[in-house]
Amino acid sequence: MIPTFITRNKQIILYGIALAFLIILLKWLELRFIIMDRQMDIYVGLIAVVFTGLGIWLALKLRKPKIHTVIVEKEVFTTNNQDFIVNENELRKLNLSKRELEVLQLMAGGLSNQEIADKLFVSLNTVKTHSAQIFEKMEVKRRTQAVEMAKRLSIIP
Amino acid sequence: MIPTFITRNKQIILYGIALAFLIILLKWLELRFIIMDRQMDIYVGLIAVVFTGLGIWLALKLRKPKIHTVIVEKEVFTTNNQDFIVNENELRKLNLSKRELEVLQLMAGGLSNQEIADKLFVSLNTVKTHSAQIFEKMEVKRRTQAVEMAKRLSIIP
DNA sequence: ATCAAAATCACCCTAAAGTATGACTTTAAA
DNA sequence: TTTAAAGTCATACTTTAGGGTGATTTTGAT
Repeated sequence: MIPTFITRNKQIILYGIALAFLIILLKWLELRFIIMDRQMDIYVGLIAVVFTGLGIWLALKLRKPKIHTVIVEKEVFTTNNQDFIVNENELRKLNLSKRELEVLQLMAGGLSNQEIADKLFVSLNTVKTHSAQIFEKMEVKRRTQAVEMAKRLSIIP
Repeated sequence: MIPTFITRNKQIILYGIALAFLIILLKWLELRFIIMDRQMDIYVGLIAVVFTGLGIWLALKLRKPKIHTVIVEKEVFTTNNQDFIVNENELRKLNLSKRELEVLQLMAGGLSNQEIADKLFVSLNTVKTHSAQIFEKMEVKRRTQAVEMAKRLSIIP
């Protein structure tokens, strides 16, 4: 990221200027007070304090902020769940064949066995066989139960 | 928070110890090299570097991390949509009686007419009469269609 | 008190759904 | 290529669902 780079460079430039200014300040102080043995402690202490402050400022300015990301999961309830996602896991568990799933989907649409047969271009008996297989695999007794279960398991919308 | 307090105090104590150690180091250096005007710069520079480092370390240790809260909207697929809201509007339109709605709800649960009759303590014929009324009012032919429609209209979960 | 709607139940009949079994073909995998 | 699963269809039978009609009782509103 280019803006981040510029920002960081600016900081370094600022630090350089500050450092230069501090050196000048030190030289000035050196000339002002004739440094004696006794005054040495105060001078060194001052330098220590100033540079500690500089270090703190530096660290605060240059360091990338520690971003402690708190992810808050917010539940979004979709009233009209048009973007229905099939629960592939449950679907696999049921072990329904392609044709059986088709029949189940049409069942859920409220179609009769005859209507399903017409739609799939097969005989009524075939649909009955499929539905019998579906009920066995889903461990239900009626088509209404099969549909109810399929919806609950998110196999059909 | 008490642990946070202790932690912060520990840091201050450590800083104090470090500071004391540095002062001792400075005194030792002071005695070691007879500080001359020329050596002064080096000495001061060393102090500046050390205390800048100390300041940086201090800031890094003591500063509270910036907490960046990211709210992520996550779609939650509730298998048991307990917070189901009945579409009173559609329900009124259908003009179903109390009993008819009960039968419809049990139908949606995949129950047979006989099972519904047992659950409501009425005869099978009564359930048939009710269901016939339901189909007429909903303008459907089968119970599967009635259930499908009722779910679509948010009359039942 | 009256009246209509709701709720109850019965009988008969048909349609649809579901069960059981067997057989044949197609398809995909070992 | 063999083999199992899937898909197809049929026949016979049982169960459940649904349609039509009529009747009685309960309930709530005017």
